[in-house]
Amino acid sequence: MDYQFKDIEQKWQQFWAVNGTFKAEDKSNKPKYYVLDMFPYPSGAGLHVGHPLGYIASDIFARYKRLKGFNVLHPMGYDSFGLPAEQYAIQTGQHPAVTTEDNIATYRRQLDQIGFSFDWSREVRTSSPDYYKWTQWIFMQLFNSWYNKDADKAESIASLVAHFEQNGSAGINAVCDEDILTFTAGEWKALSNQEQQVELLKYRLTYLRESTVNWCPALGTVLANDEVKDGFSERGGYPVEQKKMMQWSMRITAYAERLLQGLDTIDWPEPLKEMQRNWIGKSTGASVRFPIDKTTHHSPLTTDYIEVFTTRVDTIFGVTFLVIAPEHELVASLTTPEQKADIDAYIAVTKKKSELDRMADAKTVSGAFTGSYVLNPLNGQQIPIWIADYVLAGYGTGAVMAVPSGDQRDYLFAKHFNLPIVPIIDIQKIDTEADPTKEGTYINSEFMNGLDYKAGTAAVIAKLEAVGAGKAKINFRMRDAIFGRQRYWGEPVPVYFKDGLPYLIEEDHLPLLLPEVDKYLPTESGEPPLARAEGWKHAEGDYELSTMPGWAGSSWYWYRYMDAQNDKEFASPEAIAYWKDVDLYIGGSEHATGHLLYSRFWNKFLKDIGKVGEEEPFKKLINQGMIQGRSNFVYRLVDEEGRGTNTFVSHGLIKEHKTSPLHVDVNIVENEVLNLAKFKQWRPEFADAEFILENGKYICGVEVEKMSKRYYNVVNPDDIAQRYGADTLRMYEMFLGPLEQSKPWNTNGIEGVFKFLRKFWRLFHNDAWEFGVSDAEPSKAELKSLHKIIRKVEEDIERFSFNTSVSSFMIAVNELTDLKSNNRAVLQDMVIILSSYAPHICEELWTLLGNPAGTLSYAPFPKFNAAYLVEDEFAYPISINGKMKMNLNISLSLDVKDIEATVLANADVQKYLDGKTPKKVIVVKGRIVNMVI
RNA sequence: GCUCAGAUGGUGGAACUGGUAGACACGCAGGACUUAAAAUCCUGUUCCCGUAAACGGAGUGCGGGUUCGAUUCCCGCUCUGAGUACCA
Repeated sequence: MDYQFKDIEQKWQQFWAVNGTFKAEDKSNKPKYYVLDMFPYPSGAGLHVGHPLGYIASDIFARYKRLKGFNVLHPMGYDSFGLPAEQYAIQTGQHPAVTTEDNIATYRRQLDQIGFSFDWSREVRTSSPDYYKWTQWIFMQLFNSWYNKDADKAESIASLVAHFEQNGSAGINAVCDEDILTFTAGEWKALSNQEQQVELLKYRLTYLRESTVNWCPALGTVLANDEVKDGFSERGGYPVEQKKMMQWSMRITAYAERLLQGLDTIDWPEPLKEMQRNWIGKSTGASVRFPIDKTTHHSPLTTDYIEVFTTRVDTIFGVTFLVIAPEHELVASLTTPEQKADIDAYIAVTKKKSELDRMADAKTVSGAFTGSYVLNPLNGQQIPIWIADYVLAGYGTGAVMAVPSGDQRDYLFAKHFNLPIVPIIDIQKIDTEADPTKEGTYINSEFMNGLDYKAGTAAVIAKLEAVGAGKAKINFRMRDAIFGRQRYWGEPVPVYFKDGLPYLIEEDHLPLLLPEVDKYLPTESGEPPLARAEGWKHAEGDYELSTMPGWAGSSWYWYRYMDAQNDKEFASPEAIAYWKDVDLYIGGSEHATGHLLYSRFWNKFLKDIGKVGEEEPFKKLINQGMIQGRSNFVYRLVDEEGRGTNTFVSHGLIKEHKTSPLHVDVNIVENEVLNLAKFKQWRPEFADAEFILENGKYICGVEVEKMSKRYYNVVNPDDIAQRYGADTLRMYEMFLGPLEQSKPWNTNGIEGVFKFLRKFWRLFHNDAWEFGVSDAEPSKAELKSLHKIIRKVEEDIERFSFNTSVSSFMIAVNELTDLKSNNRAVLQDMVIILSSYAPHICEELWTLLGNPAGTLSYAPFPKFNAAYLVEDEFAYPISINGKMKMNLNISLSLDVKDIEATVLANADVQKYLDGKTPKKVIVVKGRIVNMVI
């Protein structure tokens, strides 16, 4: 029979499902291997053609590892809490759970038809109560923990309380809020429970903090940053303002250093690690306190000094002014009456500037003088205080010491406002710009004069510490993560409030179920949707009204797959001890600073409290490239008055006509040739369309854009699976190019892959499409083809070069076709090797070959034997001055000298040499011969 | 601006530690089969010179360099894509 992919694929997909072929065992003598995909958010649009790219790659890898004798865990699930379902609920009243359920069904159908080897018995959904029960449980563990810097790990809050009871706050080195109290054991015990709880909250790893949010009064809701465009809501275009709210936060900054160090231990793409490093943003320096000059400043102040952070504390004697952010809390009290007008005007201008303006304005210098001064803590020199918008309130202390001789921004500022520029290093060249050199020795720097960078820095820090004006400090750019959303469709926070303080609910009350509400909107008073739920109350007080953010459920899901049905624990210690960590994780790089950072954070925390064994969750990670859309265009002829006509001009002829381009559905275009009949049917107004053709065809224009419905360039994997089958889709997506490279989706070459599979099928069949193979001894040539592909596929899969193995398969099948091979032994091995790429056709052929009923998924991968590839001759390329001239067959047993003699003795070579004797002959055995003349 | 990735035929791409540039596939052109079309098969296909073959020349974004030999290594530049936003 001809290759009937539809029947074959349906048959085997059913077989795998019915027989639980890919169910992973939790105990096995085989080595374990965990292949994970980033699970999808089940959106209403369904799976698009970019999703399967990574899934196919990981599936090939998982299937390959099974053949190689590994016990493979390859699960799939859904990140099913999220905004789109909630948005849809607001519009239609449809419960998000219902929408989500529908979408999941679509995703499942789409995934199934591609023939993935997922172990569906372990499916997880983050929105399912038996899953989010454990997300809530982890939240509770975080609430009950603090970070001990001395032990460099999270510890139980009970241990902190015990310490307070014994020793008071002395000897505690914690990552915590800034405003902690200092107390003795006696004082601690004297505090009321309420006061103790207030204090403990400053230490907990999840805690309440006042944070700024984008508040949209018209919509009555909080918006994410990307929902706000230029100060207006993307939806509706209502004004958005900054509002302070008490929000749950996660003390991820406690793990900053470990998150940074851990990057060196994992096999991830370097650009991705770099993104995380930049996000964490460690800088080593010092904090310095500049006392405010009271002789020039007389209005009352809340503080005596301004604290700055600097990475170049060694330049402290070059400080000629201080700059604080316009939003800095001291601005108002530092401003003298004479300067008030200037300062107010500057602040007003800054406020008006959008972030875009501030970016575009990066080169213009602006600022204003407050009229006040600080003193250099080391020599008492008077230093003016300025404000400028290049200093950010949100980073460091919102204040910088300006050293115009060493920092270009400070230099420009000083030039602009005529402030002094003091060189502090002997070799500094500061005539036209700042010189940030660390070479040379210090000048104009009192006790540091003559010292070099290293000694100078140490001396300054020692001096600052001695006078109590500063200390060495490490600063991180990363902020604590906000962990609350004023939304409905998320995990409820397992907390109730009593006397304004948060308390955890009892563990045996988990899961705290998401309640029903009448509407998915905030209340009239602006409270989150959960405030609408009736009886949403704990016996002791009101429940928290916000829900957890989208990243909560995805920050630990890989553990749930290890033991997905467990109702006693998030996963059993045995399952975790066996599966340990993810060996291979495939997904997009857009999760670099979100999901991948939070997951590492939670993993480290779970390790600290002894629940998991590994410091890092994802040993190896591969980024699949983004699939872009590839739009096609038709060109509508425009008449004299500029109106569109019903005539369309082929792309090659548009220079000769006046036309306007129009997106056309890529699904009615093949190899840039428009299907005219389908175009006329596409939309009613084109039913009578006329065409100006070139060579009898209508050629469309092409452009790469985002894949989106409005560009008509969305390609649905279903259509391709219908037309060519899943095996072709799988192989074609791999054939498209390197996995990690971003590329536009393009079906132009898919026929070639389909033809290849038919050709493979035909190897097993005669001209009448009857199955038949020979039991003869394989020939040398057949074995050579076979073992070449065995080696190639092993090498390619191990380095994730799937596109090149598809090519190699084509070469092997072409060779075997030329050899007219139908040898059972050879073809049987071919079936196994190809099966991870094209599983359906291979299962079918495996059965036809007469193997015992069942699957080939666990057959042993053929062993490579180098002996079949040994050659005794090699066609040496003979080049002269590096230019290849000819090939010459020479025995590989000859050594270098004999090869040289053979080459020089050859008549054709002599012809090229034209009577000359080469000055030099380079012979690389088995590679090349090069002669220099 | 900074960081990272990339640039190879008409197209997607291959060439793994410096060693025959363009594998494999698409497209295109010509041919076979067919009444015809589809399907299938065969041949050709980097560019230039040359009627054709032999032969010759150029050629991996641009300009240099190292080397017997560079798509690969080094220096400088151009362009494209992604991320980031004055980080003190």
